[in-house]
Amino acid sequence: MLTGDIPPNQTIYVKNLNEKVKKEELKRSLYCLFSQYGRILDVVALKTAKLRGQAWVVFSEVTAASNAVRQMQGFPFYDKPMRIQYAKTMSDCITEAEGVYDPNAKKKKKNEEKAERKKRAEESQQSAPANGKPESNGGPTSFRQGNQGAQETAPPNNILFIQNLPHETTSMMLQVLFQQYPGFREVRMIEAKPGIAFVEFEDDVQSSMAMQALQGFKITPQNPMAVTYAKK
DNA sequence: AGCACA
Repeated sequence: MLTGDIPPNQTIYVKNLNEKVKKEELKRSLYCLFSQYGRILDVVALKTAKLRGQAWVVFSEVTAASNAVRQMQGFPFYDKPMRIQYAKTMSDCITEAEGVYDPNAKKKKKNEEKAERKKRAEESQQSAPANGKPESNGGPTSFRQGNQGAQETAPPNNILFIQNLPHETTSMMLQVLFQQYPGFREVRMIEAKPGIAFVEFEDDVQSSMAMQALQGFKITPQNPMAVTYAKK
């Protein structure tokens, strides 16, 4: 259908990316943007003549990839609308993890490659979000895991909806947290409804980055905040 | 437009 008749895959293929963005920044931003849909195992981007402007994002679940394909379709990213499909083939990091049941062709060079890759993975801890362990905190993230199986994911919005706040949270406290991210506009709370808040950014990209950064942030140890896009 | 794993 819209995906170009490619069957679902836990890896998505993203094209029409802005080619001026440096590779490591691109990978980090893609990681931030897409990790709202589930756990990301790897992000692959090459800047060769054939492959610039494209990237692969590998999810741990096909359902996460499906949500991402639908919800982020056409998302304006570095001033260009993303075009997203399922990847045509499985990512190496998946086939390796599942144990390759294709013992013929690639087997011979597979082993040497694997050794090299492993070596490089260890010495290049610096930047890439490759091992499910991106650049940032390593803190909260993942209570949305429970939400993952369900098909429903709100489409991107410049306004974020925050839940599970301790009742003593003030808008000033939230402002301090959220204003460190570019594009911050304002926090809105409703006196009659404790525990929730709305935080507005200038656009969807900026709200998405803040969402990823503060997802699960704990104002108190009992209250990891749940950040989603507000309903339109 | 372009489907890889440097």
